[in-house]
This record gives sequence, C-alpha cells and structure tokens, in this order.
Amino acid sequence: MELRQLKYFIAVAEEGNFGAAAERLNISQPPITRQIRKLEEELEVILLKRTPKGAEATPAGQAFLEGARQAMAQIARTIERSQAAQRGELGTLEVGYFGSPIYAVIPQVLQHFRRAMPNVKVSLQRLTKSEQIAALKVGQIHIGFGRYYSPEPGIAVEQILTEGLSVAVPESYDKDPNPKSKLALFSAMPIILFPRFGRPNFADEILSILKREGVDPVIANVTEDVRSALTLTAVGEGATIVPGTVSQFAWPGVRFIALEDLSMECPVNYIYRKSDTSPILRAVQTTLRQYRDEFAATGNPAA
Amino acid sequence: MELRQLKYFIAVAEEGNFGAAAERLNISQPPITRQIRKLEEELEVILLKRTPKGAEATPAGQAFLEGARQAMAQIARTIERSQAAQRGELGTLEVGYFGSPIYAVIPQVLQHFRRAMPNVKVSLQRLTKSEQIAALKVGQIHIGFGRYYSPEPGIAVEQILTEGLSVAVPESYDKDPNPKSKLALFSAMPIILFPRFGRPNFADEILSILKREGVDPVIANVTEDVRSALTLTAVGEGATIVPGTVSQFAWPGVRFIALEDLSMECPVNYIYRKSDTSPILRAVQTTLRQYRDEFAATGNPAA
DNA sequence: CAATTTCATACCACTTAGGTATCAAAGACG
DNA sequence: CGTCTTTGATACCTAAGTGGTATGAAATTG
Repeated sequence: MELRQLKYFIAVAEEGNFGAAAERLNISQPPITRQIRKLEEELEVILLKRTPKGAEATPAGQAFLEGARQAMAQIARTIERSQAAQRGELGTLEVGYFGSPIYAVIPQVLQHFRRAMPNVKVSLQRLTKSEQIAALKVGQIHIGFGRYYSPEPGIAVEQILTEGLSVAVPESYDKDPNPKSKLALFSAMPIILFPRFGRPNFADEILSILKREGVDPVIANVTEDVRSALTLTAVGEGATIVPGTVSQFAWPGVRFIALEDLSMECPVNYIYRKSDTSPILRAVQTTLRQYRDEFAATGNPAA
Repeated sequence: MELRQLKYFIAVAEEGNFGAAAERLNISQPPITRQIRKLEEELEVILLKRTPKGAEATPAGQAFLEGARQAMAQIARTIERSQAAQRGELGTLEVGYFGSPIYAVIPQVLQHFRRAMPNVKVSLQRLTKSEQIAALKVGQIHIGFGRYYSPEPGIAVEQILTEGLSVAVPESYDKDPNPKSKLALFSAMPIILFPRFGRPNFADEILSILKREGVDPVIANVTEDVRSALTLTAVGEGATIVPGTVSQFAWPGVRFIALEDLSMECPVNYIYRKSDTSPILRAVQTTLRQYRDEFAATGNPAA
C-alpha cells in the first residue's frame, strides 16, 4: 500500500466523486480510478460503491476512511514533532549542577529556557564536577553548571555571569563596617568556608581573594555546602562569604552585607561536550548566551 | 512522502545499520540510502547520524521513529477493521421490531447474532410495519421483525420460525378443558384480541383460525398489544390467545394453556430491502438462517 | 598498513506514475 | 422516447521513480 492511495481515497470519499477528487488533487481522473482499484485489490475490500452520480463509501470504506484520516493526521504530527526535535524544541534537557548556583542562577536560567522551549522537559541531577565530566562524556547530561572548572580535553567551559559577593553575619552582629574595610571584620570574626570538595572551588577562590586583600582570616569551619555554612553563621559560629545571589533568599538568623568591590566577584560557568551536536544543547546554548548578554547589559534579566 | 520511506526508515533505525535493514527488507542497500535521503530532504530533518559502524537515529529521528511506528500500526489496524467491516463483523445493526416477537424470539435471535459478531452494535427501534417498510427504503434500518407482512415491491420477507399458540386464562379459571376441545372455552369466555393496528395482524389471524375451527367467539376487547391484553385477562375480562413464546414469561394472575394442534401456529418473519448489499445484512441473514434451521431441527436453539 | 566494514554514488533495466483521448452506462430533460 | 450530460472505466503514451549491480570513499580493525 502507498500513502498516495490513502490520500486519493480520502479525497474521493470526501468529495463523493472521482472527478472532483482529481480536481482537488490537481491530477486527472484516470490515475485516481487506477489507484483506488489497486488499493481495493490489495485489501480485498470494496471501499467505494460506484453510482451514476459518483461514488460513496461502503461500510468497509467508511471504516477505512476513518482510519486513513487518523493515519494521515498521525504522519503530519510526526513530521511536526520531528522538525521540532531538530530545532531542539522537543525532548529532555539533562542538567548536572553543583554548588550554590542552584539557589538562584540555575532556576532563573532554566526558567528562561522553558519559556523559549515549552515542550522540552528539564531533568536536574546533583553531580560533583568530576561526575559532571564523566556524565557529559557518556551523554548522560547535556550541560553542567558550576563555578570553577579545571580545563578538560573535549569539554568546553563558558561563563554565564559573574556576581558580587556578600558577607553573611549572625543577625546579632549589628555593626556595619565602613565601606572601605568590610573585609576587616574577619580580623575580629572567624570565617566559615565551603564547599569542602570539588577543588578548585569557591573556598579556594575566597581564600585567594582574602590573601590578595591582605586579610588573614581565622577559619572556624569548612562545610559541605552553603546551607550548612549559613546555618553555622546563624548560630554565631562565624561569618560566611557567599555569592550575591544567595543573599536574595531569607535565611533566618543571618544578615547579609554586600561587598560592592567589583574586583571581588565569582563566576557561574557551564560546561558541555565539544563534540555534542544535539539540537537540545544548541537550543539551551542559544538561551544561555541571550541570558548572559541580557545579564551583562541590565544586571538583572529575571523578567 | 511515501509509506515505503517510513518502512525503510523504521528498519534502519531498528537495525542500526543500512545493510542489515536492506537484508531485512529483502532489497539491496542503495535504494535504502536513496529513500532515506529523499525522506530527510523532504522533511528538512536529519533523521540518522551515519557512523562508521552503521547509523543511529538523531533526537529528531527518534521522535520520527516513534510516530512512524504508530502510523504503520494505525494503518495495519485500519486494514483489519475495514476487512472486518466488509465481512459484516463491524458496525451497527439497525433493527426495527413490532409486536410480540420482542418478548422472546427477537432477544434470542439477537443473542445468537451478538455471539457470532461481537463487534457489531445492535440498535433497536419499535416501528409499525409501514414504518419499517419506509425505514428500510431509506436505509434507516437493515431489518424488520414482525409476524404478518403484506407483499411490498423491493422488500423481501423470510420466515424465521412458526410457534404454537397458548390460551391465557385468568388464574381463577381452574378447569382445564379436555385436549380435543380447548377452543371450546371461548364459547364460555369472551376473548381479548390484539394488536389493534398494523393489519394484517395477529388478531386477524386468530379470528380466521377460530372461524376455521368453527368457533364463534365473543370479543370482549381489542387492545394495543399483548401486555394490555394479558393485563385484562388477569383481571378476569376474558381469555387471550398468545404466541407460545409469550407464555414463557411469568404474568401475575394469568395461567397459560398450550394449544398443541400444529395447524394452529403463527410465524415470526423478518423483512429486508432486496437491493441492500450491506455486509451487516448479509451477516445477520447468515445468523438468522442458522437459527431458523436449528430451531426447525431442535425446537429450541436457545443454547 | 592491509583488510574489512560501512554508507554513498553512478548507471542500467524495468515498473509504475500521471496525462490524453475515448468509451460505456446511467440518469436528466425536452 | 430519444438525446444530452455526467459519471467512472479503459487504452495507450511519456516520463519519473524504483531496485539492481558495480564501484567508490572513509573509517575502523587486526
């Protein structure tokens, strides 16, 4: 059976007339007669009752018409979906993430993506940086989010944004240090660092910044992640330096003091497999670069 | 697009290999390359990623594969259904009925039919005989059931069975007349006839039988249908002659006395349009003739 | 580095498509 | 009642498309 035959049969059944069907299909009438007859012979079913006024579907033909219409619609849908998939508008975006970007940057970025590609599902999994690399290489994830990545062959790193830092202090701490010496408070208060693993990491970066600024802090603790660190801050164990976006959230018992010095910033990056040509990755990259440019221009592309 | 291309693509995607797909389809490999490429060009979608080891579906190809499989399955189902419809195993049997056969014969007959053709729906409508004729002519019903039909051009009548008669008497009537003169009780008791309309009808037949047997009854009433007649019998207004199958039902206040004389029988017939070639009618006729022969042989084809 | 395996290409024979011209049959109509 | 119109069917032609064989290009494999 050929699709042509379905198409012709539908036309004849709907027009009730071979000639009209031919006109609708922009061909002459004899080919229609031939194709319908071939179809009937192959199915061993009489689909149309020829009358002097035209042709009408037999009960078997009506049953066939119904199914043929559905099949044609199914094929049209399939083409649409396939083309959408090619444009990266369909499927599942597999995301690996690590660390504090999950608190503000990743939700915002993915929100943008979902708005652009409503039919793409997003799947998130928490993975360390080395797990992300491995997952990228086997195609388990399309993209990994994090802050500091070491170069890796076959893996590309791109920056999304850099954000300022904030100091988190216990709510009870009511002295706001003067703008010039905000970091000086670490001489008076021990510091809590995070994360413990995934070097190079945010803790390493903070220590190097502090060293550059001539501060020699007392390290009270090194926690697994930002949540643990802020919990310890809330109970008064010390101060924590966090990325600016983390301070957008309400943490009970914690007060944030922004460090406006632009030389003290931390990045959010994403990594992907260089050889990955999947439409989904291309689509998410398009969104990410848009987001990056918007963020660079306005400082807040949340809208 | 052609169905051939769907078939080839499914084969390649499933085998992961052009050559293996060719083997499975019993053709050589180049035509497959060509058809797949044509398909890809028409859709403007890259469906397969050619690798040195074979070929694998791209995300767009996977989306297409899914839909293509469904479309092929849809077409296969459509062929099945159409062939079933051709055999009269699918659709709706439209039935018109009139009179007392609805109480026993029609249910039994239709039960047989449903067992033979489980996928055919049955639709029943109560129609007078002239309404049946009209409905047959416009194709509103496939078949009409009743007892007595006048000849009508274009309409065929076939008999399903003949059944004996029973006399219904009030429960209080406790004399069982001797076998030879059962009809004689109408000399003592007035008779209730039915139906009032649809001549020639059962009432006419009963009167002619009684006349033939030399009985001249007193007519107490002529009711619309058998139910009304038996209700009047229950309250003692008179006796009613009913088809044997009606006596199978329990009618409170009524007792049935069978008239075993075979010369006193009434038929159940069905009518159909002679020019009706629909598979449904053919199917139901097959069942009806089987039922008729079984009934003639065993007297009770209820099993 | 040669052998193997994979898909792509070129060209051929044959089938099948659609087009034109025409026919046969069944209402429609004066 | 015969003619006209409309319908689908048939015959034949040209052209496009199909599958086959032979062969090539590229990458993997031993």
